[in-house]
Amino acid sequence: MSKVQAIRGMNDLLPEQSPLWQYFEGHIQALMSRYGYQEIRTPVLEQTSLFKRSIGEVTDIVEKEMYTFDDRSGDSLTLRPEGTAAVVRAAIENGMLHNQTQRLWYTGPMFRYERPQKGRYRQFHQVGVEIFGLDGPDIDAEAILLTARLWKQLGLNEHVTLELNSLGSNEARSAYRSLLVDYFTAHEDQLDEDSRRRLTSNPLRILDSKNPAMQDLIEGAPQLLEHLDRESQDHFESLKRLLDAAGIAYVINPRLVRGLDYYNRTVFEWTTTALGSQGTVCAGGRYDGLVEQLGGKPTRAVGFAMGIERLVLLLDTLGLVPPELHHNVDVYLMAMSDHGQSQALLLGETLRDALPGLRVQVHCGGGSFKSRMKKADRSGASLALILGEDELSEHTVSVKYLRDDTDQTTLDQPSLVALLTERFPAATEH
RNA sequence: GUGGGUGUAGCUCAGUGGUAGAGCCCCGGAUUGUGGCUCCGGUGGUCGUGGGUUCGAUCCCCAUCAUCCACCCCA
Repeated sequence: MSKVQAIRGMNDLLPEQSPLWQYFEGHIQALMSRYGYQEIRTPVLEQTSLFKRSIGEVTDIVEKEMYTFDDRSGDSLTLRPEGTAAVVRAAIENGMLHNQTQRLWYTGPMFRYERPQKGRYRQFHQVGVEIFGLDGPDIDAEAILLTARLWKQLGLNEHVTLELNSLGSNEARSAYRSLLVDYFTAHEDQLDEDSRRRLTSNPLRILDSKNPAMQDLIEGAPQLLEHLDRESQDHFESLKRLLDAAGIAYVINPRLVRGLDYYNRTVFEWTTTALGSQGTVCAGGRYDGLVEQLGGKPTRAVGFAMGIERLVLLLDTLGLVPPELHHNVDVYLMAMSDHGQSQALLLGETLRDALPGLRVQVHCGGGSFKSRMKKADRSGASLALILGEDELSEHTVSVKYLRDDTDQTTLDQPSLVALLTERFPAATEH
């Protein structure tokens, strides 16, 4: 006997949580629109080769975390493990990068075959931004300002820290990489097992090791920021000045490297200490070489992605969820007996016609009067509208105030609409 | 892939080698047409699954699955 159950690491979003997601997504849509960014939607499935070429053959994501399978014609497809590759593909394919700039955003599910833990799931959701055709630090700053505004709107600004670094040009990064490999190879006996593996896969990652035994060795390693090319240095300095001017606080983290191969120059992360070990809530940077690498004309690009699960969890943990999100009903409308049910349904429709924004729940399913009242209370509604025998014969409705001491009144329909209009002014518009 | 914790009612959790408990939720009543507070009653469990030890296992042992946390990696 096997129970039906969801796939490991893939979660249902339950009604209790969905208002919070809608709240977050609503902020995102409005924010993107205010910065003039346009939404792009791409399929969840792509050719496997797209991710191999962009993320990097030897990264963990490509080597062991992708959901890859052959379709019925034998093509290798992969559920997207991140958003950037697909957006770049779509932008090239649809001719969006010919002498134009693009400021794009997307949201949707991503898939990685990892062990689930707090803030990390096999299907997770990201909101991302990808900007094409702009080379200067000003656009890097804008991307960061946009995220900073979001934190402020959500009340998170006191709880997240901006970490900043520069990886340099692709050439400088690669030169530094060999320097680092030389250094750590010379001290290979002091490397732990993970880092010995990283030596070939992602040597920059060794700098980020959490192993205390290796901290001295890491301290002595060549510094990335001292090996930047001149142009990247200037770019980085300008970015810092722009952030200073905008009053955005940041911490330079020379050990900050991104896991994906395509990053260069500016990289940044917003982190929190409130979520346990999965503290990165938003991360991104420049990927000036990726478009060309995927067959487009050389096009500078910068972008970032944030994890919705982590941000929603953070809002929840910090008690930043507006309490009104939990109320989804304004008025609860009930007949007192099955006899009046038809009238109750009709009155519900009348009210929705008159007040498009009013959230009306009509009692269904019978039950004693006591239980109907109880459901009215539990619905969170502030008013109960009651249709009993007297009301039905007199064509009136009784209004009972569930959350304050106002006396119950009995009204005709026009007066009821007037009362509701006054009490729920926002409800006159959808 | 590695390590540790946890699986008992819809939810949060007690519990004992001898046939299963509380609180919340839900339903009904005290209160013929009035919720919240209180009181009373009721519904609801193959104790994750499979095997082993035992006269007897929800409890002990093994395996397995799920879940949580951490490592790795990442949003």
